[in-house]
Amino acid sequence: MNYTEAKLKFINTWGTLGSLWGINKAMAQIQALLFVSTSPLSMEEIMDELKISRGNTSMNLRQLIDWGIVTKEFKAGERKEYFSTEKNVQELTRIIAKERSRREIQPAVKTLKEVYTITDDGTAETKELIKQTKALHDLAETADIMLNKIVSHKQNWLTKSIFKIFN
Amino acid sequence: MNYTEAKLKFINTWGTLGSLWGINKAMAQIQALLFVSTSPLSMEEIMDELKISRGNTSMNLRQLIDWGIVTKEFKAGERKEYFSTEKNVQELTRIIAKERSRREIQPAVKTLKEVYTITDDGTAETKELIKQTKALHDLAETADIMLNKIVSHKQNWLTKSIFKIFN
DNA sequence: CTAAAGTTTCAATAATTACTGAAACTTTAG
DNA sequence: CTAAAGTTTCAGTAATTATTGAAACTTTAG
Repeated sequence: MNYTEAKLKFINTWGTLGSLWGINKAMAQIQALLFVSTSPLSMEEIMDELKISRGNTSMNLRQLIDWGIVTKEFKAGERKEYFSTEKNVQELTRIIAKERSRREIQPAVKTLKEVYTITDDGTAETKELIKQTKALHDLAETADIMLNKIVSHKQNWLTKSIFKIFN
Repeated sequence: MNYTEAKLKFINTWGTLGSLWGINKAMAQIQALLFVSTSPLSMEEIMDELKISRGNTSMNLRQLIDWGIVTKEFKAGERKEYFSTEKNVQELTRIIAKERSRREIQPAVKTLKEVYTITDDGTAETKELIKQTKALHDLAETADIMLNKIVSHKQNWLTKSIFKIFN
């Protein structure tokens, strides 16, 4: 496998994986491309490499910027915008974990709470609903807190966590 | 909010969440329904409550069984099959985590390895590709091992992990 | 100011994914 | 064995989601 094939394989794998955990293919592919690029890329270069339209590129770049994964760069004396992604994998994971927590886990926790705090009318069905949704709520909340703690230290959270868990 | 509303809200939230992390809506809803039900349900009952077709119910139930989340039950003297889900949230999480590791993380790790082990032709581009995909590979592999370790103890893995990480 | 370069928006359309329903199949009671 | 009860399959269709491309908009050099 040569460079071009390997790069393509990486971008495609990342694209597929992305859609598995809720970000779309193009968005994941753009991120992958920037992740292995030696310098920031312009919109033209991205469109060209990934064979996607200008509109698609623009929208997905904006989402990536929203997530805090990609940043705009300006080259001296150039009008065009260039884009680059966070290159440190741990920092990248931190950003993604925080965003997912905020966008998905926390709203779910909130809804679960609304469900399990309904008034108990004494029937077995209601009792079961309350019991089970409360269990799920507590798990989700704890997992979320755990995730945030693990990931909230900018440096070496991974090594630290592993050390603690494995001993 | 009364019982019926709360139950519906739970099923819908779970359905939406499910699609966010890669299982489809109907599948997540069936699981949710069984999760708060006081007894195993027949296919008819599931179809009826969720207003989905027989075919859809059958296929998604099978997937849930494949995942090991749902089991068939037989009632004495009855021909019909009844279905129930794992009711313990920690056990449920364990099963899901294991399946996701096996189906998604491990194949991704494998592909990343194929990419970062290409022969280094000495160019900056190749070096960057190797460096970055190796970093991602190592992170994914470590995270996967970590997840499996955390979750591989049937009892109280959550409490134990929290204890270790928070101190 | 204008023109050129660049970016964003969004309605139309393509691609993907999920769902239905009826037919085929399987199992079991009699 | 047959008929009834139940389950599965899958081609067709519906619903959803992603993508295009052209027009509108923004910015800046001159």
